[in-house]
Amino acid sequence: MQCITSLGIHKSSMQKIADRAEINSSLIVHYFKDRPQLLEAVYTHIYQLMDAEIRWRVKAAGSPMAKAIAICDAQVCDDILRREVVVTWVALFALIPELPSLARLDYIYAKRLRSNLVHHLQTGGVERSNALQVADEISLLIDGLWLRKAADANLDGDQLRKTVSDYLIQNLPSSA
Amino acid sequence: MQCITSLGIHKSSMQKIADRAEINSSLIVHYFKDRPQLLEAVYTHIYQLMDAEIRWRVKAAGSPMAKAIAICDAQVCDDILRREVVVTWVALFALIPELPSLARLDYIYAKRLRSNLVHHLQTGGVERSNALQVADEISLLIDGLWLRKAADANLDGDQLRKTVSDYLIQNLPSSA
DNA sequence: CAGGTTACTGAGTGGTTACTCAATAACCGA
DNA sequence: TCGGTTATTGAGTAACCACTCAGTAACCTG
Repeated sequence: MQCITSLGIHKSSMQKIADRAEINSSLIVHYFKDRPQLLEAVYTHIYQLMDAEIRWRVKAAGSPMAKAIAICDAQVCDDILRREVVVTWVALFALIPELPSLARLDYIYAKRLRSNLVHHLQTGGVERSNALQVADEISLLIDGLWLRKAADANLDGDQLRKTVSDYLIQNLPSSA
Repeated sequence: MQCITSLGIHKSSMQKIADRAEINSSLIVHYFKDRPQLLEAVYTHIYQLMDAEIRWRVKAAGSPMAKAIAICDAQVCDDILRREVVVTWVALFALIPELPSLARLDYIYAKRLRSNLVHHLQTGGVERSNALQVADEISLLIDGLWLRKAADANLDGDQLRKTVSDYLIQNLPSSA
C-alpha cells in the first residue's frame, strides 16, 4: 500500500515492493505465487481493515439505527480514510479489467455491506423499499467520498464526514 | 479508451494502443510527446464529452432548477455511462499518484462542475448553504455511480439513474 | 542430532517497455 | 516545380518486467 501510494501502481513492481519491505523479491512469489494474487491479498486486506472497524462500532452501538449509522461511520473514520488505504483501493479498482477476480471480490464485499446496512435499517423500523434506497445512496456516497479523498490528499476528513452525516440526518426518520 | 477498457491500463502500452489504432507507435510520440501527455489528453477528452452533453441539456432546459437537474442527468446518461468511458476514467484516476497533472485537471473540472451546479440551484431559489450541501452530495453520488458502473458492466443504467433522481426529488424543494 | 519442512536468496531469462533517431513520404503554397 | 513544413515509418536501445530455478539457511519434531 505504501508503494502504490507513493509510486503509483504502475511503478509498484514486485522488485520495488520487495525493496520497500526489505526482503528478496522471490519471497513475494513464494508466498503469493504471482502478482495478481498479491494484489488480491492487498484488496482483501483493505476489506478486513474496514470489516474490523465496522464490527466493533456496530457492537458498541445500542439501537438498530445506531448500528446502521455505525456501519457508515466506520467507512469514513480517520483510520480508514487514510491516504494509503483509499489510494490503494482506487488503484486496485482500476485493475478490474485485467484482473476479473478483483471484480468478484468487490461484488461480494459490496453486497455484504449493503445487506447488513439494509438489515439494521429495517430492524430500526425503516420500511424495506426506503431502506434499500438509503443503502444504495449511502453506498454510492461513500464510494465517491473514497475516490475524492484518493484524488486530493488535502481534503478535510471532517468535512467529508459532515456530508455523510448531513445526508443521514435528512434521510433517516430521526436517529441517535 | 478501447484499449484501456479491454486490456486494462497496465497492458495498454503505446504499442498496443498504436496497433489498435492501426498506426505506428512513433506517431503517438510525435503527437503527444510521451505517455503521460497522451493520458492527459484522454482524460481531457472524457471531460469534453461530458461538457458537451451538459451544455446542450442545460441550454434545452427551461427553469434554473431544470438546468441544475440537467447537469446531473448529463453525467448519468447512456452516452456517458458507457463502459469505455467509466472504466477509462477510473483507470486514469488511479494514476494520480504517478501523474500529478491528472489531479490538477480533475480538481479544475470537478470545481467547475460544482460551481455551475450551485449557481443554478441558487438561481432556482435554493438557499446557498443548502445548495452547497446538495452539490457536494450529488457530486459524490455521481462519482460513486461511475465507479460502480466501471466495476460491474451488468449494472442497469436505468436503476442507477433512478437512484440519482430519487435523491434529487427528496432533496430539492419541488422541481420539474 | 537426524531429517523433513519452511524461510529465504542470487543469478538468471525471455519478453516488454517507453522512447530516440534518422530517414522517407506526402502535402502545399509560391 | 521547388522548398519547407508536416505525416509517417522501422530499426534500435537501455531499462525494466514478472517469474523460474537451484540452492542455502533456519527451524522444528521426534
